[in-house]
Amino acid sequence: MAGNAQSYDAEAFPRFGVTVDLTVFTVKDDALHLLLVRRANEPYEGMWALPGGFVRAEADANLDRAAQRELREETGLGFHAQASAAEGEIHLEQLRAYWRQRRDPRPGIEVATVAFIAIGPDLPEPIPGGDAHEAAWRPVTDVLAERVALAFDHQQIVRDAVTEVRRRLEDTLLAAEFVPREFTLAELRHVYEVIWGEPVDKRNFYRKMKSLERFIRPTGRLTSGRQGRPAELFVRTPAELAPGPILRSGRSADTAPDD
Amino acid sequence: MAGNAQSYDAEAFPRFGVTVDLTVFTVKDDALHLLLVRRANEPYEGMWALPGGFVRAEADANLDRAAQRELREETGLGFHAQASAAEGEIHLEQLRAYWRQRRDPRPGIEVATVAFIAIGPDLPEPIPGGDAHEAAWRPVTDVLAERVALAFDHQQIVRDAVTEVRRRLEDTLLAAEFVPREFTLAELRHVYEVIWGEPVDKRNFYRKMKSLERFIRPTGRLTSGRQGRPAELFVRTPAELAPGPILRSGRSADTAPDD
DNA sequence: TCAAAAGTGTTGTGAATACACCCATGG
DNA sequence: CCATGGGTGTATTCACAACACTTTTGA
Repeated sequence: MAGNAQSYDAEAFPRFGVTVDLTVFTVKDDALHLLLVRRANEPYEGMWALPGGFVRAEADANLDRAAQRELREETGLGFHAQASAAEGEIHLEQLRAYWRQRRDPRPGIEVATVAFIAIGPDLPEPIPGGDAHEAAWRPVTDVLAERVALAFDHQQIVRDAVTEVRRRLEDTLLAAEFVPREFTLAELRHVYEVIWGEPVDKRNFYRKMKSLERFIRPTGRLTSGRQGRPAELFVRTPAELAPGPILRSGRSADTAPDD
Repeated sequence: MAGNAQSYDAEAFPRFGVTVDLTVFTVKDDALHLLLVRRANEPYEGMWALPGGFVRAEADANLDRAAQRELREETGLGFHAQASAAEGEIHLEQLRAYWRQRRDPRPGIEVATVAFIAIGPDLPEPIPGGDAHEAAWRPVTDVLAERVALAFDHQQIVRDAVTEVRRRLEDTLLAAEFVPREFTLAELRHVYEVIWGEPVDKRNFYRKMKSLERFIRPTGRLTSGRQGRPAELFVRTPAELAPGPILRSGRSADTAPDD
């Protein structure tokens, strides 16, 4: 069984197209929203899909860069220089790769995709471009409930991405990516409430976060001009995404809300 | 900026080679071991590497199947029918994809790889085949300490895989993949001790696992012929890999042992 | 009958909850 | 001076760690 593997000529291995697809999340209007584009070209022309496109072997240094470029081209949402992550607007991390035979219906080519999760604080309206006729924020509940049909296997990718975001909210400070660089604990708490779909006690949350000095740091500044007593402003620390339980130590999977 | 994206001809996108690479783990001789093969062909001929190879668009139905096939070809380690997972020997899950420019030095082609984590209970000696001259189990500590040089970016892949295995040990019953279908709680505990590199209290572990009825189920049978009092035998339940904290709720990342 | 390993009881400690209460600001 | 949201105090509950102890086998 092992021997005849040699009959496969290493110089004649199949060639794939490789794409990147992005699940871009933001919290807007008290709900988790996902960025979708309407496809300008075949296949699935006119259908909603995740923003993304082919990796360019010559122009893209790696997969992350390809994802950044596609997001900028199709939606106008940008990344700042990678070094100044403090001022950078959009968090990006890889989810996983997807391929099965004929996943892309175009004849003569197999296309594998690498899916990414991108997160930003109350992002602006997208500007369609490239392969996108139209770009819009949609509540993730609409997508999960299949109220909007997606091209390719993008429905599955979105399900996986939402699961991953909810999980990482529990054991990292990923929530801080949904909030501006300087934020109040009330704003951070709101992210948890929206994504988990249930209230979080204001007072316990406050103490818990104050105790996580490894993850967030007070700036000393206060909010002003808002209703009520001014709130302390915090910034995330560089180590913010290192693991370590954040909230809900005993939360079990089958109680996860559908909201 | 978005407009000139159209100048990129969608029919002429670059073609990639796509490979799968496997990090195969087992617990052997009181240490976590990783399966390596010695490369029979260029590039990196004669060097140690992860087992893996090109995805065959016609023969492989999806990425998981390609990974299973490569493992069988290069090491003789097999998977049983997917349906009878109960009797199946090797657990397989995707880690993530890797690509950067010239990641594979072969001229004229860019190669992206999809890395997998595979786990089995005290696996047998591998039988080299295909692109592998030689196949052997190595302690992961040797690889992490760079006492063995690996081809391509496989060193990085191994680091990522070990981190992921340690993490999933904390919030899933992934440990059960390292022991036979029927196992004692002492055997399961041994997996934690080996991978985390520190002792786990026998009595607290016993109670904790007994309380996780969602994950493991007693068979009613007992061990015999061993030293000491016979132990109850357990089997994992189908839901075994659903999240939910298992042990060490308050374990922080920077205390992870290096072994 | 002794060593070895399985399994039980009990207690202290710290973290997560629940909720009463006080503080500082805008209107 | 009142509504609104920020922030503090404190009791209860619960999970986990620590460790003394009993049970059941093989040699």
